[in-house]
Amino acid sequence: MSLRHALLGLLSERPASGYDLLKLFETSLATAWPATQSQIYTELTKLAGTGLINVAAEGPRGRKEYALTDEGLAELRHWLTETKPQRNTRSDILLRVFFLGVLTAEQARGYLTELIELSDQGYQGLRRLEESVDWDDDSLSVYGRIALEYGLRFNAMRREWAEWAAGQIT
Amino acid sequence: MSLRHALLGLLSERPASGYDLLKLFETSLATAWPATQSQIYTELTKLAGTGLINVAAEGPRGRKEYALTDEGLAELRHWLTETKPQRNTRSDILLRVFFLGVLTAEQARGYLTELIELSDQGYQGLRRLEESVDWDDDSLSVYGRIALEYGLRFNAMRREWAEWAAGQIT
DNA sequence: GAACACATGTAACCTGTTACATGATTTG
DNA sequence: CAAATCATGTAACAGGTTACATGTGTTC
Repeated sequence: MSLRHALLGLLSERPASGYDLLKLFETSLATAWPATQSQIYTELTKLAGTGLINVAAEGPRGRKEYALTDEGLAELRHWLTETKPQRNTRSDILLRVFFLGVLTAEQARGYLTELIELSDQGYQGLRRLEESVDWDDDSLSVYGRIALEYGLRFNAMRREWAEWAAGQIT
Repeated sequence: MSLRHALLGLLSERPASGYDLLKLFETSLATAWPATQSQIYTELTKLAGTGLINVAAEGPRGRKEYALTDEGLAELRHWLTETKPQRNTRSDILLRVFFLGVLTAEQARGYLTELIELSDQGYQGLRRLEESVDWDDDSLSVYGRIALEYGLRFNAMRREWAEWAAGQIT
C-alpha cells in the first residue's frame, strides 16, 4: 500500500490539500508512483479516518488542508525503516522484448528504435524538470534530486541497452 | 492488459498447460511481468472463451494443453506493433528515496546500502540464471537473453547510483 | 460574463493478491 | 505408501483506472 505512504511522505514536508497533492504527484512522484485524482481523494479520506492525518485548515471552494499527525509520521518512519521494499516491478516495455521473435527482424529493430527515442525523451524531460524546479534546501529537494539522477541514469542505461540489442538482431 | 499478451507470447513458442505457463513465468518473465497461479488459470479460461487460444490436447490429471490460434497470433502481433508501451512503472524502491529526509542521515545511508545489496543479489541471480538455462536457437532464447542483459545492466546501474547517492548524504 | 483554474466526491469496472479447496500421478 | 510434483479452479479482498458529477473563485 504505497500510495498511502506517498501521501504521508508529501505531507511530512508541509500541509497540503488533495488538489495540491495531485499536482505534487504530477511533478515529483509521477515517475516513481503515479496516482489519479480519484485515488488521492479516496485515500486522504481513509487516512483522516484512521488518524494518520487530519484536516488542519479549511479554505475557499471547499478546500481542506491536511496535515500529518504524530501517528502519521511514526507510520511513515516505520514504512521506511522496517518494511522491505520489494514490490514487483512490471514493465510492459521489457515484456514485449521476449516476444519480438514473432515479428520480422525489421519490425523488431523498429521496436527497439522506439525505445531509444522513448529513453531520449525521458532523459530530456528530466533535464528540463531539473532546470525548471527551484531546488531549495528542504529534504524533498535533496532527495528529489537524487531520485531525478536515478531517472537520468535509468534512461541513459536503457538507451545504450536498446542500441546494443538492435545490433544483436541479425 | 499485458498478462493476456504475455500468455499469448509464451504460447506462440509452443503449446503449454496452465501449469507449464506458471513455471515459464517464474523462470523467464518473473522480472518483467510476475503473475500468480490464480491469475493465469483465470485468464486462460477467458482467452479460450474469446477464441485467441484453444485446448489442443488433454492429458492426465486434468491437464489441458492450450495452443495459440491464428486470431491469437494476430492479436499478439497487433499488440507488439500497433500499441504503444507506456504503462506507468511503479517503484516503491524509488518512492522511498523521496522521503528519506524524515530519517537520520545514518538511516538514509542504511537504506541505500540495502539497495546496493539488493542490486548485487539481483545481478548475481541473473548471472546464475544465465548459466543454468540452456540457450537454444529459438526466438524466446534469443530475446530472452536480450531481456536478461537488460536486467544485468539495470542492476549494475542501480548499484552505482545507490553508491553515488550514499555519498551525497552529508 | 466566459473561460480557466481550483476543488472535491463517487460509482463501475478491471487487475492483481492471498487463501482456500481439491484431486491425480510419479518417485523414492 | 508417503511425499513430492503435477494440475486446476474459485472466492474474497485490495488497489488502480476511467468516467461521471458538481460547484466555487479568479482572471481576462
